[in-house]
Amino acid sequence: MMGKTPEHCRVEDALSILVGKWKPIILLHLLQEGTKRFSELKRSLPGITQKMLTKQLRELEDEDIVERVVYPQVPPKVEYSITEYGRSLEPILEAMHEWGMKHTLHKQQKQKSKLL
Amino acid sequence: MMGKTPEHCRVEDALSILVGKWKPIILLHLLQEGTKRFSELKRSLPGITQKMLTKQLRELEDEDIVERVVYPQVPPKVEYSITEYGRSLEPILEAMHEWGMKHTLHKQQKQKSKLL
DNA sequence: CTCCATAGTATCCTTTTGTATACTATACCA
DNA sequence: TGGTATAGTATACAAAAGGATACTATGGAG
Repeated sequence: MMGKTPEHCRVEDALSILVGKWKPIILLHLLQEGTKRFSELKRSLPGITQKMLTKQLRELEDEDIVERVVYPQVPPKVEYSITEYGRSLEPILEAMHEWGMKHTLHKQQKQKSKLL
Repeated sequence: MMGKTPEHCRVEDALSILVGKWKPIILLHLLQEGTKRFSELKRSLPGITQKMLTKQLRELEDEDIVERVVYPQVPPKVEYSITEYGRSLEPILEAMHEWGMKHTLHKQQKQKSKLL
């Protein structure tokens, strides 16, 4: 039961790092495929704009969740990867994914029972 | 490692139910204190407007996370509580709260090391 | 000399989220 | 007769998030 009163709730801290149309999927890619270049990530995320990808990565970097390494060459090369600290989010992502799958089923069953 | 490819990611399902300036704290109150009236909830959430509280509760109701019971009397009485299904979110909230507390420490330490 | 690739910025616009404020119905109480 | 309490709705507005598009620098290939 959270063990604390709602006043001490720190749920928002985790939430604020995970929300956004692109953050979970960015994290998943980096978790599963390790280090990736900016352009590789962009190709993995159909529909994302450069601006959005840059913004999300900067925010994750500011929170020490991803690491950014710049290679001083032309054309530019920048690599992104999950930090050790960022990996600590993995159980949460896993739990949310599990729940999400059950929720999909739950909604389907609700739809079905409506039709009867 | 999630066991699935990013294309099958269902993290957003859980995320979309939890996000919003007020949802986590509303859920926490209902989880810890059981059934509550609309006005009790409102008093527990300083700063929330009626419109927002109504909206958040409607959305949670639509997802079967909270139950709404109307007593046909004047002045009106409406009670809200977590559903059995809604309780399945508790481990996620718990995990996020735990992580959030660690993150608070992490940020403090980062601040300190900057000052040296 | 021109074009390509990379990893961005800058600017403007639309959509979503959240806030502020006023309004409603009606039984009860003084 | 007027005020209070409850659980809302309606309207207007402000702020945040997200999207579309154009622009930048520069070494190397042709």
